Amino acid sequence: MAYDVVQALQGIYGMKDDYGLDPSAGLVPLGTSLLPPIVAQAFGLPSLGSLAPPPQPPPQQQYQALYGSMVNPALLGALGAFGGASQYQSQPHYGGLASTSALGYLQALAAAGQHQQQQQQQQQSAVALLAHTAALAAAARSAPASSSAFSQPMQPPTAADYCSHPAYSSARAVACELERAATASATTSGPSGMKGPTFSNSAGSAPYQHPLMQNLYTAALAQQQQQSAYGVGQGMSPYASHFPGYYARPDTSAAVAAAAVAAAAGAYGYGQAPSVSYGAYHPSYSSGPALDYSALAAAYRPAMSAPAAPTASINPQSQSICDDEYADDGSARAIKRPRLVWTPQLHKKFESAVLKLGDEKAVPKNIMQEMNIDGLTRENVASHLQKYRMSRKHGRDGSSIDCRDSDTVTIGSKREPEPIRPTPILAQPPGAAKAACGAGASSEQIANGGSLGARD
DNA sequence: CCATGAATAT
DNA sequence: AATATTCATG
Repeated sequence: MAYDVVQALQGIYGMKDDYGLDPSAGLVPLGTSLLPPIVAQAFGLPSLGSLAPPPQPPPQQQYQALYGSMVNPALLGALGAFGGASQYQSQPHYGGLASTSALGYLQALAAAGQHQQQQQQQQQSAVALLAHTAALAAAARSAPASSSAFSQPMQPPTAADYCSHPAYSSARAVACELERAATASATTSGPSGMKGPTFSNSAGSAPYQHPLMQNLYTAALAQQQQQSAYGVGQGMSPYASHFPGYYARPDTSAAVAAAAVAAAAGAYGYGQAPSVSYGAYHPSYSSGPALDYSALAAAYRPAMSAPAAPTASINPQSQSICDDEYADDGSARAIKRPRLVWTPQLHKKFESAVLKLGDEKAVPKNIMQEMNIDGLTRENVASHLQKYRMSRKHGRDGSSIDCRDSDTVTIGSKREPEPIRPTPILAQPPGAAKAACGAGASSEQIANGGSLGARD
């Protein structure tokens, strides 16, 4: 059961109601430094930035553009508070966090922000301040040599920045810090009558993996970037379309943030390794750079001595972008495993393993061992086996399981049978550019003899 | 506690 | 639809 933040904070602030859909509501608590000057001006808020306001369209239009395309989708989308929210965004862990509570939380924060603007009352801005402070600290810590997205929020990054700017490698750190700060402050705001929020976490493992602040941050970052895009063109970041799947909102600037993170990851070499694979993981349901199978497999090995690069949680299923944080001992903490794609090659191996083992022994674990594919899990096999068996039951032989390459659309006679590729090609959405900044996946993977590294 | 497989979720 | 995750069961 989700903690009723609305009620609690209303109690504290005496907030009545109806900050609800005020477009400014979501903006305020995120820190005025993140406000586009236009918005700040429009609402009489202090504009802390130095970025010259873009040529001003008629006010109405401005709000329309800002709130229509930016604020609402970004914030509301990030909150997943409304019907249009992405189905992929919600995680089982979020289950108990009622959307009304999410919205209420925003409302409350908005209220706090407004109070803060009017009369610097510590208590009321505690959440925002704490979060901001923590964010700054985190940013400083993880990107000491350069400015972070937070420390210089008004600096419009260049295109190259999105790829190479260390700030984005710290994006998650910042977000995590935000997340932590928010939950922590929410938890410790007891004096004001707040009880510790019992945000539902079905796993019960990470009590303070509070998605809300993460989402807020994402929205904030998206705003910031959108705002930066003023000078670049349409007001849409050029990267928005590269990873349409991340938040399942291709048009949402929230995707930009994800793209930035993903780009940062790409810069570290993930997603472009040239090696052969029977199967492959792809980071998104709908799109994204191809992740090299073996690289991933390696990445999953906790003990690996690879650079502690942000193996960004470029996975939309990721419960929290903090998932890939590193524990004190340097070992990687739970990284969400990307979705496996059963390529024809992989399926072949699967099938031959099944046949070889025979009906009796063809159980997931055995099959997995027989296949001897690095990184392949029992769950992977079990799931595929389930489908395989179903497929058989319904008349067809298992080999008819349609494990085509994900960029192949084979319907009717429209197209010739796809040649079996030596390497799996991962989904490339129709409109998606190859990869942001050229660092992402390409289809240029090179066969190297056909065997995935034997595992172990 | 672990593996399995069906059911269910994403 | 494909794959992942959950859950009851052995």
